[in-house]
Amino acid sequence: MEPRNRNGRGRKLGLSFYQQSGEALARALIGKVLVHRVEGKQLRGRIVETEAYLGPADLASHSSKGRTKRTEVMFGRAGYAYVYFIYGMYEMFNIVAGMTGHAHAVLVRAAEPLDGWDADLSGPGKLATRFGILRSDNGADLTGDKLFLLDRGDRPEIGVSPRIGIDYAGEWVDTPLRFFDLASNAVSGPKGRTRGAGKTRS
DNA sequence: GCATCGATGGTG
DNA sequence: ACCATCGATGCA
Repeated sequence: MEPRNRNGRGRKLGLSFYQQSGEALARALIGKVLVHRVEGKQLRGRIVETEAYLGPADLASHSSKGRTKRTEVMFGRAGYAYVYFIYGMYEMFNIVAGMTGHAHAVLVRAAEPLDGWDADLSGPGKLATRFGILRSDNGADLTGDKLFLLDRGDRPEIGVSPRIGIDYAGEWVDTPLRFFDLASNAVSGPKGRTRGAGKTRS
């Protein structure tokens, strides 16, 4: 018989999945499927790149600036979305991880579109925009049925590197908290294969 | 292919 | 003033 929540396309992940450290969750997210139901449609993508942010001690984390209106959701229970606006243009989609109060979170940086969806999801700004994830989704509950994750049983081979774009983070700049699917060509940045349409010829 | 730069507005 | 980014531009 089918497990409950079996969708034919994977099993929906529940609260306990999110209640692991940011580092463990960031690694576990590679290969999972992000689903966003909006306006009668369903957008789905397979996550291939993430970064962990480990709370106030982590100088790269927004939570290191303290508990503010912006960072409040990170200090709450795991499994909520932390969505923030940056560079005057982009939304960033994160998932709150770990124990309540620890303010761990995982930035979802890249995914492969599914179901024939033709979209470039290689980069956190592009991913959030194309998934239709907005600041108004800050605090959304991923154990709900609008924005959530599926486990298909994928076991991708995972690469690790320092995080991108955090040169201000002191001793944390080189900490290897970025995770990615070694076999995916949708990974952004270093180690990723942003391979174009194959124009290697002259 | 790689380095540099400007857009654009919330945040502390 | 800075920023968990991106696309355009210039040059090789």
